[in-house]
Amino acid sequence: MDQDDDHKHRNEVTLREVSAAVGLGMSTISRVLRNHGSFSQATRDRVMKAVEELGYVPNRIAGTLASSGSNLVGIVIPSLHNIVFPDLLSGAALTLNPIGFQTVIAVTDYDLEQEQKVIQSMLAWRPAAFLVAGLEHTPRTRAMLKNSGVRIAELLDTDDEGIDIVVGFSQREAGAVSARHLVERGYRRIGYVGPEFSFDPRARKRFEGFSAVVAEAGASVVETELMGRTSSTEAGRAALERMLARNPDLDAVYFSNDDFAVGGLFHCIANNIAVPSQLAIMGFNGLDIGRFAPQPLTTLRTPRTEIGEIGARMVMEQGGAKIVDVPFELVRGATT
Amino acid sequence: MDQDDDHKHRNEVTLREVSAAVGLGMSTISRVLRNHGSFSQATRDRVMKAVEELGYVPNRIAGTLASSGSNLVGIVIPSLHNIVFPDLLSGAALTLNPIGFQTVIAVTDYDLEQEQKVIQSMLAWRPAAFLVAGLEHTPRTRAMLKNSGVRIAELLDTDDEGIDIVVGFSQREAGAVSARHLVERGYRRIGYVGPEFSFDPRARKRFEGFSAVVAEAGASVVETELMGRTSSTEAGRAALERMLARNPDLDAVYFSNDDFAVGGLFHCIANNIAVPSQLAIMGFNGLDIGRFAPQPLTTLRTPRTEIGEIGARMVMEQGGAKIVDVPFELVRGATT
DNA sequence: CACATATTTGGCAGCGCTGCCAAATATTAC
DNA sequence: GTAATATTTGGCAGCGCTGCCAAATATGTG
Repeated sequence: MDQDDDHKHRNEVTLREVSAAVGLGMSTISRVLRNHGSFSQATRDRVMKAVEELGYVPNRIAGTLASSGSNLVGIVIPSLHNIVFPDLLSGAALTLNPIGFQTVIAVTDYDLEQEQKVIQSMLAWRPAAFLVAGLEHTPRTRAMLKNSGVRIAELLDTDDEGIDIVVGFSQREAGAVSARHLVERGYRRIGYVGPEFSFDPRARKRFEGFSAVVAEAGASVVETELMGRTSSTEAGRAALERMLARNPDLDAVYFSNDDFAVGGLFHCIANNIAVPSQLAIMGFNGLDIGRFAPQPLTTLRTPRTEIGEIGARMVMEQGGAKIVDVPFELVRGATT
Repeated sequence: MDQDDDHKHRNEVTLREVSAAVGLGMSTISRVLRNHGSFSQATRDRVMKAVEELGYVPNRIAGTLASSGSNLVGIVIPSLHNIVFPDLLSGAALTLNPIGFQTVIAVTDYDLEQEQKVIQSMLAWRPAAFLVAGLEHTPRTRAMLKNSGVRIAELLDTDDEGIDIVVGFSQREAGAVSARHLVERGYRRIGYVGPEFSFDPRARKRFEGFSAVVAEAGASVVETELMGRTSSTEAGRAALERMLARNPDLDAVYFSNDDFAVGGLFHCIANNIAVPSQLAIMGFNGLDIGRFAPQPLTTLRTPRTEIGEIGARMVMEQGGAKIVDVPFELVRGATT
């Protein structure tokens, strides 16, 4: 099987060679392989046999160029270290793979310039569609995306204007709901722990919604700790410790996500701070780790996988621009 | 800019149109864009200006077909819900992106048939290289990979034969080291909690190494709990509870990963089981969550990101097949 | 059996780009 | 000034496949 290749490059088996082996035209082979158009059963069998024997692997690069229309879907997320994004990916892949699409994933590291770069290079592969986390982009990114003509869904956040499809929930409202919960349960001196606003706009929006409600209720966000980008247990634990050192009077702390919150909870457990009687803790996202902590964490369960699924489904459909709100849910644990 | 398109498909701007706009040949434009070959500064400026104005986005599908050699690297992992794999991805992306490669990611859900399917369809895009988690594949997968001629690195596990490059550590040895630690500290009635062996061969190998050492030492693995594929806190917590109900005499439990182990630790905290005096707990992976738990978890820190980095680097290099051992490290916490 | 109709097959152009080489132009030497 | 060299540019074939349409073959009808 190797003796006849004075080919250009590799020993790549091409359609032409399958065609020669079977003694049928290339178009026929192509039709059989794509199960498209008509051919006899006998032909199909002969072709399949030859394909098997030669180890032919269709070249989709050539196929896509000839037919225009790839089976690639670009997915752009800021990080893989926050469970939110793998969940998003899973949902999208779950929807896309069965219908024959492949996901090309790029990570921006919460950097809009980087996002622009990766989107540009993904665009060069003419993906069938785009899924992007968040609504914040550089003007140039927005323009490229709009001009590309591919369907695009922006995920997770419905608080601002989108380019085409938007699937998510209101981050402001999520913050507000959290605040209402704490205020209703009587907490008044509230701390906040989250990532630097500059690179996580969704956390910022949640905080805005949160602090607005807290202020309305006559309570106040007494302390804030803003940290680097890792949503880690360590950061949450350390932040709470610092915060309590500065202000031991706090009666509740709202963490921007469950990883931070669990870190906070760990600090309390390790230091015999009674939760919630001495200090209440609230998280965000509804992770497993919080649900099965010694005391289940009060948090907001966010529909991450579902958002990925819906985004993927919508991006494959016809129809005009749309906004889909996928509701989150308050999960009352034992920490508030 | 839209009036002149009686093109075939879309209003895609092509090289030809840039060429027409600038009044230079297509090859010249192409050279400028790829910064390859020679051209004057004046030409470059004119070309760049036109590219900008027309919003030209090179079509890499055509480019790759013409030149053979894509900038796509296929990465195949079993899951995104075990932090191990996002870490692997990050490491690989970190190495690959700066040198102009894009990662195409597929998830197999721990299913070798599925793996075969995704690898086949990735191969259709003629990736420059492949990174695959694990050494276990169907014979057909192995054959496809071998015949494809692309460089492939198998990651995480060095206990068996690889196809080309292998980067990781010995899972058996990791299990053995863990066992030695427990045995040396005097634990004798040991439980094991992990995923079903059928779909996580690495966990199986660790268990083999573990139980061999335990047996040698005259101690024994008294109880085992094997669970579904999610490496969740919940599963670990529930498994420990069941195990202790059956056998309250255990003095240590080895968990196949830190998520399970943290679940176990939570069970102990919630039920006032003193760790490690009453029950020792050991995990695997060295996650943040274990390190900053109320009691830091004893575990093995695995070099996941590094494995991704090295795998990516090696796959881009020349040279024959290789095996690279990236060492893990025992982290003594306060739970043993 | 001739004819109309359905099914199966082959040929060819072209998707948008790059590699190769020759042509045109600029630069330098004498 | 001309010849020799260096630099910049253009033309053309072709990467491997698909879409279109015409040709060949099979099937059905009276």
